[in-house]
Amino acid sequence: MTVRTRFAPSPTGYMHIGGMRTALFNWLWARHNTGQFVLRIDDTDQQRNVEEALEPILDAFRWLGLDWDEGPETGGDCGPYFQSQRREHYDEAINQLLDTQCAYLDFESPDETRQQREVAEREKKQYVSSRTSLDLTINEIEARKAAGDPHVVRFLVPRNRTVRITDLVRGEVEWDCSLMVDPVIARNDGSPLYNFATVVDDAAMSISHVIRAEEHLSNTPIQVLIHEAIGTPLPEFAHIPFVAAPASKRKLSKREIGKYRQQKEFRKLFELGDQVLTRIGRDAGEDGLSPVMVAFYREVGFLPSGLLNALVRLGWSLDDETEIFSNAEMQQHFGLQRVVSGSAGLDPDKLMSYQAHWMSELSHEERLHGCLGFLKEAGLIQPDADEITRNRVKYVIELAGDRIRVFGDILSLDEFFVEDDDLEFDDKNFRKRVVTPDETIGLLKNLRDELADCTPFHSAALHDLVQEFVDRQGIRFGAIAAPLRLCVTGKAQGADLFGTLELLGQATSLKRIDRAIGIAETMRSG
RNA sequence: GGCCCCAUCGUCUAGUCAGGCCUAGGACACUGGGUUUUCAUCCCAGCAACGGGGGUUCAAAUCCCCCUGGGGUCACCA
Repeated sequence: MTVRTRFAPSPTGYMHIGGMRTALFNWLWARHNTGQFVLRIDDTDQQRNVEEALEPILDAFRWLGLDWDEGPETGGDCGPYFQSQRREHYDEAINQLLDTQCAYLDFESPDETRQQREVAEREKKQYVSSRTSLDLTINEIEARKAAGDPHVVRFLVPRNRTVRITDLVRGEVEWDCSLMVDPVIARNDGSPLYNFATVVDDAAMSISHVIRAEEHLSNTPIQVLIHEAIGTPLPEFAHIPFVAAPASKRKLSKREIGKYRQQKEFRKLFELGDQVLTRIGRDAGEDGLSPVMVAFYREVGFLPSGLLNALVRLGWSLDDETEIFSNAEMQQHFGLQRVVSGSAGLDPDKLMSYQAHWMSELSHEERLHGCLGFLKEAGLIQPDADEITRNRVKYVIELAGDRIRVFGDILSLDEFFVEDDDLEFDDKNFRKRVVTPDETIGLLKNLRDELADCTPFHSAALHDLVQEFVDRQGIRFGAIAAPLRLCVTGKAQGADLFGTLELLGQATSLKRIDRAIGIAETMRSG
């Protein structure tokens, strides 16, 4: 049997990271079995602009390299792949269900239904559908239809039985049908509802494995019943754990980002995002990009391989030690048998470590390419960067080494790209290391003059020079290294100090030291 | 509340199906040490878990029952 999996997003305007993990598992299972992965758009409820709301979702798939064999843009034999365009399939199935008395027209108003529900709740009784419309004669039904009475189509749940499935990750799960409400499968205008459309389409598209998040488990008995009523073969089900918020068991939700921002485990990711996004003029925060969305990671400069590695390990493992998976390795090894059943919290720390690993695997050229994009976006270099600029960036990247975990990190090395007079100083550290100590400005002045005589202005020579200076003055190395760093970069931390000086060049270094001394003196006298 | 799912270090997990190889393994984080006379890496070491109670058994993290806890879901949304 050909393995065919699907992911069926509704066009919401963004791609949720948890949904992406579900999509990944589907894609992996299809690829592992040399089957097909189908993308189907669940837009039965759409009032919004589908095309516009779909684009970010497709972008996420393209960025991560999850290609779909059938779906929007690529087409396929089971199309169309938009549910809004598959009405005839649903109509046909509804008529079949009506003909076989597996479904019925319900003329009860939503208000009546709601009231019954409330009454049952108050009396602590299980609510089940009243089925009053079942008592209508054929003539009465025709008359009400002719009169234009609003009605829906409900699936008639067979109450005297149970539904049992063998879930590929959860094992045997069973439901008592007498407790189930007859689900609405079509609205008054004939448009289908999710639970129903999904079944029709999964069958029509020969989906062999329905791999979806655990929150759909409770939809499953209805879908099984509908499959049986229509007479289509049952797919295998695999309900994977949902992606939880860091250090929690709760479903990761876009609505909670305000809370997440305050959370210890999550904060670092938000801060990384803020740092990068504000510099490239993107909106971060509640309405903008956030770590629940795939786009966030792309915009901040994560690697697809880093994100993918983190996602694949969220609820799945190969063995007791393998952590790093390339795309090819995932495809080779992924299996539904080793999906865990407990919820899996996103771990920002671990994500960063996967990311750092895959960043370190990149060639110089690839790293340069990624960083260049961010520098341009931030306006730190010209869009048409010349060879000299590119070379400079290359050196900066080399100097920065492992400090660049995501491409956006290059923006924190802005000291190499700003004009000398535009360099901003980290106020707190500048005061602490340069302004406050009484002897520092004097030391800097002396060192500055020695630096002015240093030729060639190379890292090793500079190191020797400072070392001799430190010995002669009888001070700690850090007593001059830290202030010097502050003067030329504005920061307390950064790449190798002497490499930094060399790259900045003699003229710039001296100019910045002079400027810093001037500012420090003003601060002391003020 | 009904129904359903879940339960091992702070986190992601291995071990559970086929009970003994588990004084519970790995990774991330954290802590300490070494390397880097600056920063980041890197190396080594350490910390740290079977939710509770009953069974079954020579033997239980592993099988059974109960409890507790956590979560999901209960739409003319998807």
